[in-house]
Amino acid sequence: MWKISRGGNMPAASFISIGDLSKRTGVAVSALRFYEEKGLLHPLRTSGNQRRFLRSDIRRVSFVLIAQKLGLGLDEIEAHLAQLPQGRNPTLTDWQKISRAMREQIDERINLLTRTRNQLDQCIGCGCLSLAKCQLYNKDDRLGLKGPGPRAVLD
Amino acid sequence: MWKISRGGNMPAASFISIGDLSKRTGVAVSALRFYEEKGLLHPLRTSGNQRRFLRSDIRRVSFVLIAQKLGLGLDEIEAHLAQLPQGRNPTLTDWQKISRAMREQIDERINLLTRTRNQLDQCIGCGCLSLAKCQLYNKDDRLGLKGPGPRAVLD
DNA sequence: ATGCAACCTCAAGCTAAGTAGAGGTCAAGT
DNA sequence: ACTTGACCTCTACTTAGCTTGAGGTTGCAT
Repeated sequence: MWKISRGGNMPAASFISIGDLSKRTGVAVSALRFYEEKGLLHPLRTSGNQRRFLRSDIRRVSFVLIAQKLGLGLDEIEAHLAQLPQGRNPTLTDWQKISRAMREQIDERINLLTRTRNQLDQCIGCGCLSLAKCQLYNKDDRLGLKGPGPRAVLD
Repeated sequence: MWKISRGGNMPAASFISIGDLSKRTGVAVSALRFYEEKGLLHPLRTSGNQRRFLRSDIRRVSFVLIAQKLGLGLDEIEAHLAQLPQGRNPTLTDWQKISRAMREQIDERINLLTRTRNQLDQCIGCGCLSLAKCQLYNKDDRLGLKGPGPRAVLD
């Protein structure tokens, strides 16, 4: 664990405080601390224990926001971010790699949603809506959406 | 508040217990009680305070399950169910009406998801991923998915 | 050198969608 | 009449993704 000292050997502009990161990303300070706790961010510390983020963490947080919009949970997002190189700053290519992987996930999600919607159409048509027979009652057809749903049925 | 008496004037077969409703729908008894609390179900009570559901509640619960699969929250589902007629048993037409309304919601959702995915593609291409300028950073483009996200940004 | 905004940790609270259990009552078959 | 499983309410706990507040420290500008 190395600390950043005031006036240390790194250019000061490379590091930003949690407040600055918050302003840059629009994410609340408390949320950024929470993200660190969840392993999405790995800030350094000053000798006085204050967090210091890299500029590239702005992009990291941006990615989190986008991924959330696409319906991913923080766990999944962390898994994606873990693909980024450890030591060096991520390059465009690095970002493209993980974004492509995510695209597949989101495509799957859209597909499942579309399929379920189409089945709903069928069910309206036949008027059944009685899950016992209906195709909609398919345990494996879980949407990756958040809805926990009744555990007994859907898990 | 009228109670159902044992051997009352209604055909016994019209009413089902919470356990039966649970078996018919696959939804846990505790979840059904929870749904009542949330206003999704409105069972009558026996003189001994036990819940008695209508047979049509089976369909009602089925609808809840389907809507959940499509990513709707219980609040939204309740709003849809409120469209059903109060006194009489809902007809096929009634169900079709609210299902069509729901289809629109879900279509919107799929669209938004698709758009966001496409924008992600763009952002990868340009390498920006810096929400300040990026189209992805659009407060109005909320996916109706569960992800609460950082309130400060998305609300 | 001092003031004060910004930072720190830790604990508690919130919403959604339930589950689990304690302690007590009901109803239906023998 | 009795037994026993199904039912009742109420409280507490769960996960995700945070926010709020208390109480204390840091660091930058004057």
